[in-house]
Amino acid sequence: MQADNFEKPIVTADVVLLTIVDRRLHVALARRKVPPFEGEEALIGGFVHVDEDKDVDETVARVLMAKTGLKKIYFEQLASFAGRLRDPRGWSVSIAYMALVPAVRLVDSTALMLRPVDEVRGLPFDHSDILDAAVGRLRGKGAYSTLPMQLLDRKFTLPALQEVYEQVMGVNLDTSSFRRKIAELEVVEATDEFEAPAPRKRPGRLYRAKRGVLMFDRTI
Amino acid sequence: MQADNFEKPIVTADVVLLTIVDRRLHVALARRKVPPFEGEEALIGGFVHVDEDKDVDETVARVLMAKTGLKKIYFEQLASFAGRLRDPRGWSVSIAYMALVPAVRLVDSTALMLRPVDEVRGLPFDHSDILDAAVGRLRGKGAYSTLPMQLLDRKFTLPALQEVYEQVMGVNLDTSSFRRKIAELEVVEATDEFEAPAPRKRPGRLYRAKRGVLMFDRTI
DNA sequence: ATAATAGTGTCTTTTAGACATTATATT
DNA sequence: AATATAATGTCTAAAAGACACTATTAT
Repeated sequence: MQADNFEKPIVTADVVLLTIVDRRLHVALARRKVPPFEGEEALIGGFVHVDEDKDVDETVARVLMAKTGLKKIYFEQLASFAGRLRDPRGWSVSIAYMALVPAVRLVDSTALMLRPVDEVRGLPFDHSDILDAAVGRLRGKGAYSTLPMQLLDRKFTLPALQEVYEQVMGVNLDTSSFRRKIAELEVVEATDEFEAPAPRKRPGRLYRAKRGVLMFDRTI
Repeated sequence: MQADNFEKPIVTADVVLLTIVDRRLHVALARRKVPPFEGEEALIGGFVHVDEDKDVDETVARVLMAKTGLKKIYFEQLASFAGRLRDPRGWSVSIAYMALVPAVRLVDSTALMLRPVDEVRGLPFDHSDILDAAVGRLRGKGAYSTLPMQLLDRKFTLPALQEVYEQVMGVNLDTSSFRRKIAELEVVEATDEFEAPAPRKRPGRLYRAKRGVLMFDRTI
């Protein structure tokens, strides 16, 4: 039994790049320049280059760099989508990733279209399923982790943090309880800075995420 | 840009088949009959057959049938492990699955070796990483779901259920609290049967899992 | 002073943990 | 009756939710 005896599937990496714009979760789509589905908006992604990429994380980093110009975007593997019918070119494997980025970092990514996730319909391939999986992962894991902090800039106010959690979880949170939790979990540290002044508003203190993405054993 | 321009990786499905024997979590390993790592114990798995399998779930079902003789084993996708160095045959993708089965169903699987998960060392390829991922998933998700019920036979007593949760979570649970939770969550239904009599012991009532695997928003 | 949001304090309700007690089977 | 485990009840402690209140900034 040799590997060469088997016809090999096509292997791609597809990335669900999520961000928050105007208090709503958006996904970054790119118009396809080549068939199949040429001209349609789709998730960003590309073939695994076995000569160039030593693993799929390198494929993903390469894809993100090509589409956004950014290094060091947070991403994690979601799941793989594989089968005979999902790609007209033949039996294929898509190793799907979720990436999170604060919208401010995407200002120069003119090639990308940001679409509200709940308005996106009819993506090519099984990209709608992949998008659903990413949103599901963020909603599910978000409530138990600091994952949503990846959608905020490096420094942020607690009201901004609360709002991101509310967006991700789809519920309103009580300010007092939310702050109690954040304090107990010790996931942020206060800076001595405050947000930029706005008309008729008290500026909030700026905080910074402590370490990487942390998991809790309870909901926020 | 055509698919054919790229050299394609090898694609396999590897399955971490877990069960509980003597109150301890075990993994099913098979001795490899072909190179590489011929003669060593490894996770069960095999190549994706693009002509035969319409998706990877079919690959996994085929692998489980071949190694255990069983259909309808619970399994779920874990993650994919991919890269240039994990397989000496070249750039490869392993789509890893976790499967859970009650030990009683494995009585005839003579080709499989059941090893306690915390005693297994030095598996070939990156199978140790894959095993760790499966055990981590079971421990993590187990506390928030009915996943551990898949390790029990169709009918089971509440003390047996509690013990499986204790094994999976690695802690002792208070009987009263555990039963309160199970009752609140309404995840099992009582039968009118009782377990087989044992010396000097009151037999426990038999219960049955209600639907498939359910998630909670709290720990058991 | 007023508007607006940031941030805190306190009471209530819910949930979880500890642990004693009762129940029922076998020998 | 004795033993062993199944099953339940009750009290305490901790966590979460509701909501009023205070603080600080810009106008």
